[in-house]
Amino acid sequence: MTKGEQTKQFIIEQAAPIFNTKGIAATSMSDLMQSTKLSKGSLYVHFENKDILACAAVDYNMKILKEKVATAINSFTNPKDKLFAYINLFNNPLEPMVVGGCPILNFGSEADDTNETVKLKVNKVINLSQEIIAEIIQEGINAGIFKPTWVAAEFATIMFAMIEGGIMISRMAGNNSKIEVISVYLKKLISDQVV
Amino acid sequence: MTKGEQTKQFIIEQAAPIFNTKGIAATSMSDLMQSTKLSKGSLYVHFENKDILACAAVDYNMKILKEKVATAINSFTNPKDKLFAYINLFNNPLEPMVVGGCPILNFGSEADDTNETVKLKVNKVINLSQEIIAEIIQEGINAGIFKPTWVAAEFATIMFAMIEGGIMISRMAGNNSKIEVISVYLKKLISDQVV
Amino acid sequence: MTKGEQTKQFIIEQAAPIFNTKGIAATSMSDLMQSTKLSKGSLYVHFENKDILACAAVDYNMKILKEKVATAINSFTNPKDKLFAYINLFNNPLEPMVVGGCPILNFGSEADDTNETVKLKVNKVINLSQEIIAEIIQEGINAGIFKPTWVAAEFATIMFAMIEGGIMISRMAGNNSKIEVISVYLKKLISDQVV
Amino acid sequence: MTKGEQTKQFIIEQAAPIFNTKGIAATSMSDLMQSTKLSKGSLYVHFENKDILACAAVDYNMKILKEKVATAINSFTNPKDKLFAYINLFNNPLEPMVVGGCPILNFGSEADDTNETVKLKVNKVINLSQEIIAEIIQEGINAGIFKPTWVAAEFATIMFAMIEGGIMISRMAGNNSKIEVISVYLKKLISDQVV
DNA sequence: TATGAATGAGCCTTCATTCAT
DNA sequence: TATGAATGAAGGCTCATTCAT
Repeated sequence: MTKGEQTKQFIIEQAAPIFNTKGIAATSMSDLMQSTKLSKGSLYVHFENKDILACAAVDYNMKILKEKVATAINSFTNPKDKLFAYINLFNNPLEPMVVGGCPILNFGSEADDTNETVKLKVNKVINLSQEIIAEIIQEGINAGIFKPTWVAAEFATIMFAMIEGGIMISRMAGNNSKIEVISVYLKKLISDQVV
Repeated sequence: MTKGEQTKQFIIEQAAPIFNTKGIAATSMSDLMQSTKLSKGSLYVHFENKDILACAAVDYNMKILKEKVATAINSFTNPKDKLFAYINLFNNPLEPMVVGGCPILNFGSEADDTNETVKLKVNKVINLSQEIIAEIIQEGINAGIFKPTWVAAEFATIMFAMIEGGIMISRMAGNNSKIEVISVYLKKLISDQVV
Repeated sequence: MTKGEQTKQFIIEQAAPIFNTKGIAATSMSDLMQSTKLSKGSLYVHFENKDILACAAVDYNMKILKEKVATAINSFTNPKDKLFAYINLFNNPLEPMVVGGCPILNFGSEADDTNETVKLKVNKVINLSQEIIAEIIQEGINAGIFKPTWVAAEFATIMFAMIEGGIMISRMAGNNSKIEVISVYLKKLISDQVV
Repeated sequence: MTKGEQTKQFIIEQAAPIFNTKGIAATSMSDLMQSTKLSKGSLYVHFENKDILACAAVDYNMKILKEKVATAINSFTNPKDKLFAYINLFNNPLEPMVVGGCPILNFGSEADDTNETVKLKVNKVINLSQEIIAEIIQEGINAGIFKPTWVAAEFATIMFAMIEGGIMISRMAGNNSKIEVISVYLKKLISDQVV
């Protein structure tokens, strides 16, 4: 990795949590100067403009999210355990995996009416997330662990939506009581599908 | 209502959809000048600063949301119909009840780390929403329509989270397929609780 | 004239000589802040952007030029005297009528490849100038003062081009010797056409 | 020519038309990076700063101009033909000899109040141009081709000023009609001096 | 109550230039 | 010789806010 690539990566890593916390529009290049301790000009050496930097930061946040999910899931071999691990990852929205909270929720809400590029990125991760869940379920069905009648895609959507909604509710409330209710409920639904 | 109060109300009504669509930070006083066709000074006659105006707009958006929910629910007497009506309200996130999309989601995500006042307002509506759902369920149980074993508060949380998550997913996707899955699922859950 | 119109006019008057001296691109909004002693924001209250301000300044410089020409010409009744007066106006390019030098030359050269709007403005004044000269000649011919064989439009072009070229040469040289040669030559050509 | 000198020359040749078209102030080092495909540092290896590069570009543009003039003139032996050839060179300002238009006019106007070094360079070429014209006339007089009463220096000034003024007019108008009027007029003046 | 002129901090971005490699 | 990362001042412009009228 060249010096330039190192700096670029460094900027992304410093910028990612700020963008995820304050939002893209509310994050200024000056904020990033401060956090990177680089000059304004230097930021522009590595990124053509703020939007491109923001996109890189979005990607990075999503990458972290995906990695944490992958790591959590891959710690287990039993599909049920995998699903539980997934749920547990989102169990504490007040101290989230990704600094600033779930980037899907954060960037999704902001990009909704204003930033098509980011919206597409978010949508991709949403679909991927559901696919991951559905795949685990399908594996479980194939392995004879889950009931063959279980509709994987439908449950993936339900589980994913419920978690995202639950994160939002809990962050607003400032406590984890609601996400725990959801957590317990989802786990029960899953257990019910175990043969 | 004095002329001043009329103007104030007018400003709020014009500002509300803009704040809900663009976000608070991304909405400028100039945007509001344009939409109200009032002078900059006039805006400040009625609102001490942008934050106060934004709060009023948040309140107004929430008020509309609550009214639409109330109207929908009150169109029915049967608790099951009420719950179905509630779900149907959120069934088309691409053409939402409130211009700009669900204000709970929009303002919640933005306010999360930056605006405690708005966060509290959002949290109130979240709690209220769950209470409304729970109340309907409780009425149904009391009336012998729903099974007495149904845990009202738990389902209220699950239903509300699922809807909010579903809205987000569908808006990102640009189509309603996922919210429909959720809709159908919730209705089935409800039907299953009918005695 | 309202306060706003006064300020706007004031800005134009302060900006015009600066634009004409430094050029449009090389004149910064900060330069204008300094010369007007107004804030940056205030400049933008009255002009949407720098280009529009620059256009207003171009117009103002041209207006001054046209007024000085009109005043000089109208001081005389005899067509020959009018033409001589016109020539005399441009006789001292080192201390020009319009601060910064002939705006036709200045803005024309700069706008040439970069600013179509200004280019059109300059072209208009060029054409107007030639028309004015041609008209005076025609009047003289009609009055039997100039030879009827004199081709007004042709001489207007020649005279105007020679003066503009002469201004440029003299400003570069830092002295008026060359424009005087031109001046004398033009006056002789005119005198030769007197019946 | 060392590799360094080659690169330096290459930079000048690439920069010259850009400076002449956009102007010195409006040409950025980035523009030159793009056109030379060299790195920023490389430009500064060969030129201490932008001003020095700009001066070299001015010189180069002037050199081209002088060479084209010399070539055109040297194609003929008869002084009248030489003068006609000179005039013809400037006959199509919309597709000028030097990319960007007459560098005397371009750099002269810009340098006027801001760049003494360039101003001096321009003035030199102006004087040289007049000397060249005057010399041709003097040769013609000496050879008995032109009338001995013709004042060479005076005509040189007039001809040069008229051409420069004519170029400016025609470029602003976007057509060559005016420069043609001037062309015809000058050629007639010259023919009138032929014995 | 309503206006719009005025402000100055702050926005994103580009600039000419330097310097270690 | 050539590179490209780094700089910080300056560019045009928008912002929320104030205030005299």
